[in-house]
Amino acid sequence: MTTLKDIAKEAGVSTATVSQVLNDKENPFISQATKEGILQAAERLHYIPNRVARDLARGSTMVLGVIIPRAADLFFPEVVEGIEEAASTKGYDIVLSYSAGNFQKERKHIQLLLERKVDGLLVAPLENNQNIPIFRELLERKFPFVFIDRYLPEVKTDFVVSDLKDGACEAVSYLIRLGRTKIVHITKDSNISTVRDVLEGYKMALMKNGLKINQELVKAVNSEISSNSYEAGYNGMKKLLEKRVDFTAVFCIDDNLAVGALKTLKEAKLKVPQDISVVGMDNLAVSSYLTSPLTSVAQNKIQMGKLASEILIKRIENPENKKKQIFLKTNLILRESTNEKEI
Amino acid sequence: MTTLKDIAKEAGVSTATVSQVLNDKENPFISQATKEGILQAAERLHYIPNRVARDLARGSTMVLGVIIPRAADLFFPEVVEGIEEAASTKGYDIVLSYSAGNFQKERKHIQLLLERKVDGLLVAPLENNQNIPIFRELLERKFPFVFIDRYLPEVKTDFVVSDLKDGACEAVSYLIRLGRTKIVHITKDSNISTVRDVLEGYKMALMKNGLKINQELVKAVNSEISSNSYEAGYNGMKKLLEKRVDFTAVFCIDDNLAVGALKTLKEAKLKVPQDISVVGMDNLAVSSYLTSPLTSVAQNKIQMGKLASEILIKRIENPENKKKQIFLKTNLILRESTNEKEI
DNA sequence: TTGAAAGCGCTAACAG
DNA sequence: CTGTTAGCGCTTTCAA
Repeated sequence: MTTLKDIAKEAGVSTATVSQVLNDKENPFISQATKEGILQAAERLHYIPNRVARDLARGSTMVLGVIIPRAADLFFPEVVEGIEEAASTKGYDIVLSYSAGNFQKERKHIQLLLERKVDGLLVAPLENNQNIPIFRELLERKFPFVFIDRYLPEVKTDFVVSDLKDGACEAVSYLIRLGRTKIVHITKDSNISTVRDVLEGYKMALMKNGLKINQELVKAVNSEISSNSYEAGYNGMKKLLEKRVDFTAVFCIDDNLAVGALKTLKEAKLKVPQDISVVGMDNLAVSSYLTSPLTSVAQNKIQMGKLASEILIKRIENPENKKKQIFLKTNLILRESTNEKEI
Repeated sequence: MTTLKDIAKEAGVSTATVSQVLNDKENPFISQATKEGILQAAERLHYIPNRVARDLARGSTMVLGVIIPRAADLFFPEVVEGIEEAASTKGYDIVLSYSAGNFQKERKHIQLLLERKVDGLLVAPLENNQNIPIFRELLERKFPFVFIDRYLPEVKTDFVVSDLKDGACEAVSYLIRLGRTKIVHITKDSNISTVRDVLEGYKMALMKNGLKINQELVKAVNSEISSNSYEAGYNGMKKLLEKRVDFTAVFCIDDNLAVGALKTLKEAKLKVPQDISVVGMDNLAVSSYLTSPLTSVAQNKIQMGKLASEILIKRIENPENKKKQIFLKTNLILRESTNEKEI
């Protein structure tokens, strides 16, 4: 293993000079000759800088930790893309961890990332409240962290989420304008902010339009991380049909549930959108390639990641900034699953 | 920030003793009393160990670096799950990076992970050859790394991949048994091992069954990472129809392409499976929830990750082991997109 | 049973 | 313009 010392010896200078040159410092006016000598020596000896040593000496890692609930997913990774993009332009690397729907893992990863001395944390917290004390402790210690996609009202930190209340309200209002007033809402049995906000938006749209809220129309399916969303949507819809619930539209909290629901409807020989209109949320890429391309509430995932990253970095650089809580506008994408012309 | 020294002072012992206790060493018979004193002091002072310092002192990080082509994907993350599972049981953490279809990023991430002093690397290499010298250098320096999902024949290292040749051959043979002899193969314009192996399997099945290989039936679509696979499959199939290519079955190199192809077929009013049988590879969760549930060649992704992880760790512990090159059996899952009864 | 001390590789004053 | 030096926080041998 070549170290700075080796290069210093090889180039006949001190390690300090080598360090300066290799880090491309501005001020020190080191002669072009020694500079080149050092660079060449480094090249010749196949030098690989040791970040572990550098980080220890500097007392900072220039790394952001990111914790999201799952890997095999089409939503969060896109947010992470945005995070990475913004982070790297500011010179930060990111380290990714998965809480896998398990609050012990969430805690473990927070702990690990702190031990690794990341400069800040981006977290999509689990629906499980159990780590609230942990987050509060971070807050007290003024350790910078930002929530993404969902927030915990009990933890007053920065966050960047979609304005799902508004998005849901828009989607449901659109269904009502199509004349579909008996709207099922397929959601998850969870109390995370996204679920609450969407439900609120759904109710708000009904109320605004003078419609009653019928609890029978709200179907909450299993939201465990390990569960298959498609299957959950499929089974949820099946139960509604078995109960002979009367409805003309379905509003799902995510596109995956909607895919499952569509399958049940098809098996029941119900036509989409002629008999039933269907709307999802997330606007996943696959949604437009379904047999009934899915109308969906699009979220700007890349933007969410970018903003969150930027806010975190600002907080790292200036811990006393005012907390920022951002709700990003969504965008209703119309496709055949609600196409009014085909009714 | 509390350090070992603070705890030592608080507990009235030396840092060496604190280190021993906190690392739960076996041998040193430290008195129960001092042990507890130390543990309590650590607790009281909210001690968080500094891994950066520990790693530097130890000269090893117990971290495996993982590089996969993309995040927003349903294949690789599952492999990563397997990797993580096996790694964590051996006490290793993993750090995940994405090459994003860009060989410069691939190189940059290899470099970064080396600087971070990971103990080994798991890589799904890009189709781009440009980093072969880098991998060869790793090989020369005896730095442990294992390829996953795909391999570079030019780089003689360990790898764990699916036996796609065999899997493809089985799938195509099955189509032939169904009486579908004019089989289109939708694949990618890439020379990565997976693409080559599947094509070979396709050809092998045709030859075994005395059928001619018709280049007109092999359609290679854009494989750029940034491209939308669904769209690529959709457009690829469209071109085949426009050219009036005569076929009765479609064998796609992945399920995403198959979803796009299914959409084109539907728009052309071709019935699946009555007119055209369709087979994909990967067996993604969504495949069974499509309007025409997709027959697919399943790969054991979790197992792939686990095995790769285990092999890497063995190599780290024993660099001189013989290289292992593993081809995992695949599994043909039959669904309606080829259901013979409906023909 | 425990402590002193050297050192992991690099950085950053400060001195010259 | 360049070198000396004192750490960063932790581990680990060796001695007591």
